[in-house]
Amino acid sequence: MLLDQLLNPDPAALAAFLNLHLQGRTGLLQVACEAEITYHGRAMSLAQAGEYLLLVKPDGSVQVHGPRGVKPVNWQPGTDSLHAAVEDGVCVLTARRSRPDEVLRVLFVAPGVAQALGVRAEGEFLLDGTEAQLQEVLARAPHLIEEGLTVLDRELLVGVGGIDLYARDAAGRYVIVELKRGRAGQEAVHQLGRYVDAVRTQLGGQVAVRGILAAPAVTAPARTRLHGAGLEFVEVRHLHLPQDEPLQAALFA
Amino acid sequence: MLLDQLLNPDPAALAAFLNLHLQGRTGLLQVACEAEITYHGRAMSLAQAGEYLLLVKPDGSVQVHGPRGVKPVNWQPGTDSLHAAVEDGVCVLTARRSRPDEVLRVLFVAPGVAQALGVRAEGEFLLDGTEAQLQEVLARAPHLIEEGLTVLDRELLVGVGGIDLYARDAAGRYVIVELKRGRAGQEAVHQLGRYVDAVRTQLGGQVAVRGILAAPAVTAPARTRLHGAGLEFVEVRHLHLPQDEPLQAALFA
DNA sequence: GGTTATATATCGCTC
DNA sequence: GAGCGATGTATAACC
Repeated sequence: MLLDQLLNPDPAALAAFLNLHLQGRTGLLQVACEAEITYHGRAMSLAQAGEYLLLVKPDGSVQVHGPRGVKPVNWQPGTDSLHAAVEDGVCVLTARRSRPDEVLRVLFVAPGVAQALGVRAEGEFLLDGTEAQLQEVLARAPHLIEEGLTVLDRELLVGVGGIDLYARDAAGRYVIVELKRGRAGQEAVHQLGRYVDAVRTQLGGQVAVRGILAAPAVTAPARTRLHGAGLEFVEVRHLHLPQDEPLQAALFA
Repeated sequence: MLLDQLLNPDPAALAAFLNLHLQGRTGLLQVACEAEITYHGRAMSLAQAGEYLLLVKPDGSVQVHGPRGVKPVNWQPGTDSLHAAVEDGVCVLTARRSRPDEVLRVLFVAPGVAQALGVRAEGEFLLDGTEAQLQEVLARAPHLIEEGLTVLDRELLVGVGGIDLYARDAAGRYVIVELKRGRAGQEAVHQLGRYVDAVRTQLGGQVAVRGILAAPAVTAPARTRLHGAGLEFVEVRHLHLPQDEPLQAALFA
């Protein structure tokens, strides 16, 4: 798992080590040491000298972690060019990207530890409880939203943006359903309102159009706003979320 | 920098190593090996056996990285309880969290390498080009948006959220300004429309209220929607983004 | 604690 | 390539 390791290297040795393993793309490349990081692109940042962990993945993504939080201090999702060099006696890693145009530079100001780790084989990843799954369940069982509901379409494109579920109720009125996998806020209410407006405009004033926000919960301000706009809320739950249920059974159900 | 290292440990040794350094909170703790990860909480997931890098920070945050992308395969922002144990002959790290209630479990299915890294001292972090900075600049120099504009308030709360800039134009009309640090899409248009509606409702029908979306750029569909709703777009640029300008001068300007 | 808004969001999908 | 929306978003700010 530990393919190669370099302890307290001088700048030239570190640059050589980095370039060697950046070429190979054999696995994860990391350096833990005192560093200074600059970023130029969508914004501009400077992380002053401190202790950081640099992580470079085989896909060319770069991230620099400090001692706190899930989010890296600096990062680069995918790099077009990635190389190390000694500049003014300091080893510098430069990560460039074209779209958008941005540059991340890591200056290794003190020796630390550099390693190449054999992390390559990715396992299958299964996720349950997404909005897409909720949509599929409700499309097949629309009575969970309301009795007599008939689903006409899913992800219906209206102007710009897609309506999660487009349906008709027992009385023949059109129903726009906006789904949220978690507690819905005012943004969801507005999204629903926008779709309802769009459909009303397209259908003309003759046809009645209802708007339903379907989610496990809704914030109090959102509910107020929802009712004020003549829209409705329906509580829907994910089916497989109870923790006591065996994971495999739930994931493969 | 490399405080402690364990190569190809058996489950008991790995569990002991993890618990020792989880107590100490001395720096970053990491394990690179074949693992299987389960998550139960806001959703439910299973990362099947593969090669991963586990990273635990002194603040108790946990992340598991695969060979691709900036985003971890699994993570836990802050943990209330964190401990390792041998279960059925396998070392398992369990990371719990109360709000929201979720559990991350990492099963180390094959020996690898465990390390404690001395990453503790965080450097100062400076960021330029945020929306907050743009707001400050425009609040002081509203003529960059429009001649004759007078800013009345910033981050004005109007029930449905906060208005970035609340102003009055040369003709005495109220102006709602929504800022975006990057290219604005339809979501920004909706946000602006929401605020304009709220202010019009509060002020009554007597007073004219304008809505301006101020951003470096706007997507074509968003611009169409904007004009359709009687709202306006004004191009504003960040001042310090040119890359040729020295970083320090820009950051400390 | 609850809610809202930002982010160098990242990521994946569709047009 | 551009735009749009979901994300176990994370994270900070404000009520």
